[in-house]
Amino acid sequence: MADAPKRPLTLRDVSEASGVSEMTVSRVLRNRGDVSDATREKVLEAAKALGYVPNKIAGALASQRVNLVAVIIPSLSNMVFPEVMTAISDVLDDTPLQPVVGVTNYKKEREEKVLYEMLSWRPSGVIIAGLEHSEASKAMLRGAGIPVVEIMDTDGTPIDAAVGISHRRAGRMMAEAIIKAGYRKIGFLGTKMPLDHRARKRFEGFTEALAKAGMEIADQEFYEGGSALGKGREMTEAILKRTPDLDFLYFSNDMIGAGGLLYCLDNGIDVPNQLGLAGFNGVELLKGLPRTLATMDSCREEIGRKAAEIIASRVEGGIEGPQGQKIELTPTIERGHTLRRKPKDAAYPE
Amino acid sequence: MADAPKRPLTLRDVSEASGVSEMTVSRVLRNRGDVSDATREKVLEAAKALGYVPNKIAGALASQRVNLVAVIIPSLSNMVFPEVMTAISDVLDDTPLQPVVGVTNYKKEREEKVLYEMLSWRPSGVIIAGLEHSEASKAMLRGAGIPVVEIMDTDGTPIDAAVGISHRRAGRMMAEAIIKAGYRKIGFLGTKMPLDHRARKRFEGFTEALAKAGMEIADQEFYEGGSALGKGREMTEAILKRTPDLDFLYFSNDMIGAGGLLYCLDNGIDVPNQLGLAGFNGVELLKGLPRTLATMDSCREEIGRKAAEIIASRVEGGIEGPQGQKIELTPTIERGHTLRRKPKDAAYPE
DNA sequence: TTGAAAGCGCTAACAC
DNA sequence: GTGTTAGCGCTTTCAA
Repeated sequence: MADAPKRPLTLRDVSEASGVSEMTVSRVLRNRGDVSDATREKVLEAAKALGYVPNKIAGALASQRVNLVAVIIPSLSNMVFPEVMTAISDVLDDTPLQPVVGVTNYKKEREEKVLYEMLSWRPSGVIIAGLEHSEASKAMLRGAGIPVVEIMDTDGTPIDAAVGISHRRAGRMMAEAIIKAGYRKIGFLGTKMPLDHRARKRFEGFTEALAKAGMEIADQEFYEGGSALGKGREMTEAILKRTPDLDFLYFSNDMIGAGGLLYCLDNGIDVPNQLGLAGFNGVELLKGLPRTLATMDSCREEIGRKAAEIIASRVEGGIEGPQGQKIELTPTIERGHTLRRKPKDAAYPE
Repeated sequence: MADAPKRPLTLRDVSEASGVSEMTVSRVLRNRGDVSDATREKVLEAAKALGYVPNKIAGALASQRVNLVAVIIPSLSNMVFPEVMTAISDVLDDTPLQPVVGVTNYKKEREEKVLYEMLSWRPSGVIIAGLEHSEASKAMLRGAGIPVVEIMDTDGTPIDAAVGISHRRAGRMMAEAIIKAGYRKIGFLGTKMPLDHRARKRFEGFTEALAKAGMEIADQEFYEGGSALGKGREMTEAILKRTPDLDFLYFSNDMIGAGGLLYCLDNGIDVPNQLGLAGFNGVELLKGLPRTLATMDSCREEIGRKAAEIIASRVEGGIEGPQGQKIELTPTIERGHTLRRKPKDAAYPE
């Protein structure tokens, strides 16, 4: 085993070690063009013996091709995004493309910076969460001349393609299900973060559907930071202390919803008869709770998969693929144990 | 706003638009060397108007510097790793360095491939989880001529630097605490994954400490895949059905431990008197549970921070920094509600 | 099947 | 303070 070299190895080193021209070495290493088995053998051997690792920087510059896909998401701490990432990786694994993640922390300026950094590596495509971006970001995306897929949300106008769900519609659907189940005094608990546009849209859709039924939100509670499960508990306690006769709580995500559920169970609140509960996202965690929280699947796996497929096909088929598609997926309500027709209204069971 | 150009913009375009030489444009854009305010102004204006994004590929090739740090971790679904990532990002944010993540799915071959891919971008440093790698991977790391920090684990010999905890010791510490609290019939529940070396080492340390006290594990249960919380429930049920007189369950991670705790609460098992419980990692989720599970902080935040600092200082101070340091952090036991002196043995309260 | 020449877009180093 | 020249390590293209 050789010592750490001062200077990284180059094609030329392999060329000299194998007695084959740089060009042919390059061909062997990329499996391009016809090379005789004999020379191929020689080259591979030399490369391995030396421990040569090709320099993609140089390769990318020369070939004007970078097999990277920039994936820009708000956070890694919210399990939703790692899940989307996983789906993207799975699809790209069958292509020469490789995902590279950038995290914005839900901040527009940060998104702008991350985007600039990533684009300066000239990736083959961009997958970016959300439809809301600064003007500068939009300009960069448009000017990059590569396929761009905005994911998670479809309420708005995409720069290029989009795959997601309508969060406004999701909020509406949940409101309708809650009303139909007979609940009448509904509280909303959510994040304070004004930059989480999708949470905001769900809230808007939710209140809109209530309004259509002549109702409005009876009380609400917002939080920021901290353990979501713990916050869910605290908020639930607070809102119930303040407005004890609420008969339903709609949480803007499953983690705080799970906290609320645990609080209710601890305190002998009869769920779902005295109080119904629902969250959002369909996170796997819910499956282990004493009772399953009603929720709505946000189609994360499919979103990731579809987005990656769009990028892959557009990279294959030239930048001009079927452009500007907007794919809206349909989330489904999972009623779990916590969103059931209230007995008094139950002329017939569901 | 200009349309998407066929050809990405280059320095030359900015140079022509501003009437300043390419070299000077480059200097302005990198804040290097003295440039008069007047020309700087002109250049910046032209660059912005055109929407120019520098080509880092070319820049990196020319300058032989790539400000990327490869971070190689087993998974994104286990919240532990996103947490480490966050700490790394925070530190690197104050430097010109940028983290790039690669995920191995706990597979050595995959690690080898990911490593090869990342090294071919010639990053300035590598942060990689664990001390166990294939020979080929080790050779690549040694040959790369850049600082390498192996994280999470210190039981073994690092290639270069290492920051982590001793999982063997962590297992031992937990066993000692459990024994000292008076528990005698201990079950172990963990992952089947033979490639999770750190879980394995904790197990080894645990049994070793039991042996020293003349005890051994009374029963054990392993799982793979699925919702950790749900699996924790199932496994707990299974092991207690099989061996009802266990008085303690040691879980190899907090998620299955939380599942076990919820199972016990649901089934009226008196925790911690009839049955004690402990997990590992100190995940934030535990704070929202009805009772807090005993656990052990795995120092993830500090590990990420220290690792990033080592890379940053070594990149600054030339490749030869203080080499080969091995930093072992000390995890602390959090007893929560589920690891308490058993009443019958409690001559004195703790 | 192989090789030689000419860049890819930028920056180091040196002139002016 | 600004410009010129010569590559960085590879791949494209074309010739042999």
